[in-house]
Amino acid sequence: MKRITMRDVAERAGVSNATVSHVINDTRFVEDATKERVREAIRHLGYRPNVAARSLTTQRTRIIGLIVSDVTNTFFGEIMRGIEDVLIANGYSLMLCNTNEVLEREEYYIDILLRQGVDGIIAAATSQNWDVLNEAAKLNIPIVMLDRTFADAASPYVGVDNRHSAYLGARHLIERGYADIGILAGFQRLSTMRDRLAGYEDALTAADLPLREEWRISSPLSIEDGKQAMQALMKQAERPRAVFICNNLLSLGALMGMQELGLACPDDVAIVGFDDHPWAQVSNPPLTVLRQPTYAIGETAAHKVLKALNEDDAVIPSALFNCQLIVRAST
Amino acid sequence: MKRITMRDVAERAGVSNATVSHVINDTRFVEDATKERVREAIRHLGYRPNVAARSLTTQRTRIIGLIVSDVTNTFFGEIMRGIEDVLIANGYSLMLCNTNEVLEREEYYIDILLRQGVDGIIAAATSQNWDVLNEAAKLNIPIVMLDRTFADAASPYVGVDNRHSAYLGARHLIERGYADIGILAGFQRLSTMRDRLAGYEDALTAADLPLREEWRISSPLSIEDGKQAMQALMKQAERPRAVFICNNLLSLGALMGMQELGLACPDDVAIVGFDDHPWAQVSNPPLTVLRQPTYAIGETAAHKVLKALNEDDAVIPSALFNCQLIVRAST
DNA sequence: AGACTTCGCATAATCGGTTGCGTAACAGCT
DNA sequence: AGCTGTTACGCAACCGATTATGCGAAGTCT
Repeated sequence: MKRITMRDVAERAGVSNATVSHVINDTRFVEDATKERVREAIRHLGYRPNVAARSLTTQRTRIIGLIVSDVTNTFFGEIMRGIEDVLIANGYSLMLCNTNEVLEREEYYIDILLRQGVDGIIAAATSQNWDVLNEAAKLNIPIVMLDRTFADAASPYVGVDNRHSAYLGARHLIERGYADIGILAGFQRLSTMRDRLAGYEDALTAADLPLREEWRISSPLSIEDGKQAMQALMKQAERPRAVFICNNLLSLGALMGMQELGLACPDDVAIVGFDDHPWAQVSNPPLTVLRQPTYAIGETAAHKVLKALNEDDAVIPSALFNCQLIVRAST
Repeated sequence: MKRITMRDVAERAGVSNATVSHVINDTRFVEDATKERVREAIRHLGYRPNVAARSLTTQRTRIIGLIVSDVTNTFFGEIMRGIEDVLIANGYSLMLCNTNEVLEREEYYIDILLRQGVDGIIAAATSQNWDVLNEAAKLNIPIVMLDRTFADAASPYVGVDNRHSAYLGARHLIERGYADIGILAGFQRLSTMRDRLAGYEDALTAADLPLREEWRISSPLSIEDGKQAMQALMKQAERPRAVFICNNLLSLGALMGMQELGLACPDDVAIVGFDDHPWAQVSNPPLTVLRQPTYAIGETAAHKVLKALNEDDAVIPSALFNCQLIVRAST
């Protein structure tokens, strides 16, 4: 089955290649009658422009690369939905790259995206410095940092104000009367996690509570790690009466860990988690959490790449959202 | 900043364009010394092949389109991970399309994917017949039906044996001693849901239990719908003592609905859900579920498109997986 | 009426690769 | 030396679109 090209359309409409192109893209005046003949030919032949050919000359692909660290996390799912809705409304497509928080995979994907010739990149990066993303930046490809960033990042960040949000979460525990507060601090490689730890420390310090190092546990971001970390906390001779947990997977793991040890929440230990999750409402107990406006974060990130694309040398500012504290039974 | 092309590499290596191409693709013999010169030039210039140009001549893009109905569902997240791992290992990329179960969006995306020139499509389709996907099939683009299919589907299906799995789930309730068993049957537009309903009916019939129509509630697949449906069931004068729930979002909603009504599970009503979820272990109560081998489903789906791509006119059979019944406290 | 505009469209170069065809250079053989 | 075969690679057409340039016909003006 021969593929239908622009030339076929042109022939049937009795015009030149150029005219067909101009009708499709509305890039110069074409008489109504001619236009209609072209449109008829397109419909009749079922012509579909070849994106590869187009982007070869225009040097633009209308594809945005999205790098996330965990596709299975609903958190990123909701963000993706926001991104996608905006992109689709603007005629862009999404190339999905899931790194599982593995640096080599991120490097690999950056390379792929650049070969693909993506117009922009939205990245929840695993890398902690500019090295990897710089490859893209050197080619003038706009980048938006999603959910995390790092010190020398030359791109706007879109996400929540982690430090302040964590502060609110920890303060909530303090207001509830807890004084012995530990923290599952997650991956300290990530800016996100460092900021949350800082916010927690801010709150304790402001309340004149001591920061006990043995009550601060770092770990990768997985359910199993959350479980281990929580149990490590709980098995200490002197254990905290409340724990601030920096990520939804860790929260889930922590809950499992407590149940396994036969500890009740909040009677034995109270919990505040970061990131809301639909299931957090029906867990035992329902979790008090800091909810991020995920969909809006996604939308905003998408808008920012598009803006960078449409207004060259526009300076794109970062966008800091606030978390909402949702109080449930765990505190 | 001028983009670096193959010609730049050729020049620096003192060879022709063709030779560079052949070195890169290993498509004909090139002397070791020459090869090395070309490689050095590539490295030194930081050359990256332009995918658009390549696919223009080869007529292949090494991109697979993935259509899912809900990116926020961990179920699809895990499948994506499986798909992606296989594709990446074979040098393919993923173009993600999320339809939110909206038919127009699916049509739109199919069109986009065809313009993009994807080599294959993996689809958890919203459409119930061949109309939409046929556009792709006419162009000889291999398609794999993910999670669901329909009667006239001309493509292999990859997913679980829904009818048998549902049968196992319902039988489990019967074995636990429940006789009054209702069902949240989900979207009956989807083959998946129809099959699960059939399996449930098989089990009741085999046990000589009556099928009570008022205990079968269909709805879209969302948390809110699950809640509404469950409450509708519970508010009936004569209500079931156990409910088989055909999807994880519905299960979650059902749980919420019960809690709102002050009903205890399993004391008032027992529940078996379809699809496992990490949080289902810590919900109140932990849920008995049928777990699908999501990652394997994803891997298999990817393997099947690739196989169809590499061996033209190979007949690709469907793959039916089994669910695992995970018994927890809800039954 | 002749010159000058304006209108509406065609021609052809170009993007950056792939690949069928062709050939220079050299070795081996008689 | 002359012929043939092989080795290693170059030439140039082509993929399917975009777009700068140019041109004939119709319209306008003096």
